[in-house]
Amino acid sequence: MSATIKDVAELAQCSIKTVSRVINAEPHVTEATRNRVLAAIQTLDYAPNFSARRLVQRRAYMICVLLHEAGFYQSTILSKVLDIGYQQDYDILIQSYYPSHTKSKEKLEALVRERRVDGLVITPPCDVDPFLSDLLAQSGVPYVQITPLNRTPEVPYVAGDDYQGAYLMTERLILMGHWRIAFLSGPRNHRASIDRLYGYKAALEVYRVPARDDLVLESLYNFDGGHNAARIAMGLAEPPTAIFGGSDEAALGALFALQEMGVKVPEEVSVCGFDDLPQAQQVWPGLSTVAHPVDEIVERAIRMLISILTKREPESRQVVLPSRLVMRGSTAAPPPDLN
Amino acid sequence: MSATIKDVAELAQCSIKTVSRVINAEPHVTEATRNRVLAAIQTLDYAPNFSARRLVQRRAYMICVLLHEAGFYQSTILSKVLDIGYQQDYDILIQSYYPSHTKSKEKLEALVRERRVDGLVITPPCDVDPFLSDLLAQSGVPYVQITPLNRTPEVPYVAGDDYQGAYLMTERLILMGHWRIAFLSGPRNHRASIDRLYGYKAALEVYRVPARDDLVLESLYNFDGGHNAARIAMGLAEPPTAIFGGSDEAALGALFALQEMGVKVPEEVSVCGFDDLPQAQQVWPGLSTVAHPVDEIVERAIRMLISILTKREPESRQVVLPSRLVMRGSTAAPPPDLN
DNA sequence: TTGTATGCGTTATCAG
DNA sequence: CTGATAACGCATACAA
Repeated sequence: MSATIKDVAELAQCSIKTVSRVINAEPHVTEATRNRVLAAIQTLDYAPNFSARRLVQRRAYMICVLLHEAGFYQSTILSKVLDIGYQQDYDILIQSYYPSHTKSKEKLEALVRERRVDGLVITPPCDVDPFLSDLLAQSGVPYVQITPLNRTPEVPYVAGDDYQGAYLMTERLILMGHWRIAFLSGPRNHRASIDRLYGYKAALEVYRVPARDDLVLESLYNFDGGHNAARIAMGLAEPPTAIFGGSDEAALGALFALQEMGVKVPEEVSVCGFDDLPQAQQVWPGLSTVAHPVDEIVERAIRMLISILTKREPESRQVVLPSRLVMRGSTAAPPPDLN
Repeated sequence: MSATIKDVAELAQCSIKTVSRVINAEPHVTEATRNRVLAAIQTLDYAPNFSARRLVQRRAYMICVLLHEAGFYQSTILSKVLDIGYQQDYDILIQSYYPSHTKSKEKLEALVRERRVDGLVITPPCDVDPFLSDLLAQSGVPYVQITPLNRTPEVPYVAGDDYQGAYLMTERLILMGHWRIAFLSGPRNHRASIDRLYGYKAALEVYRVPARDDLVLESLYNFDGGHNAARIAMGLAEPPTAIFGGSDEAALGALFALQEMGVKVPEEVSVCGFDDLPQAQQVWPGLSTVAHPVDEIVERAIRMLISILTKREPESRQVVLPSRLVMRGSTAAPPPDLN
């Protein structure tokens, strides 16, 4: 077996407490003894046993990131989580959570009740699940939400500015000359999709562009949803000159549908999305979209959680970060003959 | 604080060992006492402390999946990992690992040396990293590789059949009438890319299609690599009628380049890839590709590792699973005037 | 500056 | 079938 703190103490001719001091960089150790201990650690190839520390400190040193499903948007979150995973003593456990799935609930409950995790980062739309809410409330585990459906002062969260992003993109389209802009709206249990819809509507109003109900198409925020919605939109008596997908996945579906129908993008119809998924730039002719600072959102959420766990009050418990436009080839002025 | 096994024992009027027996479903407990214990557990809302178990059993109950970077291929692995994450007592720690990154090494070393993980699943191209090899050898942690560069009897692995997949796709193109097939080859430190190249060459040979060196383009297995390679290929005196990307990412880059150049796919040039990434079907006109059974590969790798960890010998330590073709809209017969 | 003793919450041993 | 008691490896009051 491998060496323990006791072995080191023996070899270094001191008590385990002194070794502990050296390991944890505590003060009150002479340079001489410190060096003896360090040498002993070297020769014994000692490394502290993390499980023991976990037990005695009553801390799992693990935080759990809850993901609803492994979609594209989740992937971008994931990659950022992984990049942060280096830091600190904390390990990040990425757990997918499907409310309808019994095993999923059991696992999560075990994680929390058996104190395998110290806290959670919750991504949408997990937060609307009653089972999860109950579990969180009963157990009292700290958690931080990313883009929660309901923003209350009690719940710490980090979010992107969906309203502003949608407003900016709609405004941009209007300034390009579009005034028949379809919006592919997402599910209503998703705060982001609500805000995005409002941002769209607000821009129309400010610029006095007539809002048409038939141009707001509710669909799932995925490829098929966008695909279907685009076909419906193009079948209207007065079809849109621009399609704004509430998510990139939906926008990609719309783009596919248009190409399928032989409609030229962006010459005949412009398309844009929201999220700036990696594939937005890999698809011809490049998808214009709204980007959230996902890196920063995830990082701040994790930092906030760790601050809370270590009783350091975080600087802020409610953070909303601005989005920005990323214009690519899928948007242009509408065909002149339409004006 | 929450209840411990001691509290339960007290309430159930028995020893902690008996409680332990009930929890772990060990034999030698009367129905009566078992029920008393169960009741006590209920009323105290008791759940065993996982850290304590970890310590005493000298096991982290955690396995680490090492990912080189958060690319698309990695994402597909990830989503499968997450789906499996429900099972068992084991948690899955997904850790990204960049050989050049010091922090990355430190983290991994800590994970292994501090016994925070019981074993590793290694994905390419992590396996070619000398630091990692040394760490694995010195520490003796069990591990399973996915599609390793070097297959030796000592190292347990699970892989897809890259050779066969590339052979099948090339064969299919030939049977469609193509005989100028470009192949976008990947890095040589990646076993998969070598096998894929050989599969391509083998099919050419079997069907007596002249192999042209200028049609094998070495590039990175990513979007830009494919993008550049496709432009080079199309600039040849005798350009190909089909471009076979050694990876979907490269193929997507090639597809983009062709569309950019105004080349019609698949009417003028066919394109196909390898991996069957989710976006292969979301890109117009749908990317024909070779699919590995990633779900099964990942699942079997994890199962294999757990078998090894629990000293149950796995059924097999070397597994190669067959690939299959997924034909979509990006491939068709070559233009007739070329024959 | 250093050391001793106790506890963290389990599982495991071995005797009853 | 049951139970005292000893690990497991570290941290931490508290004493020296």
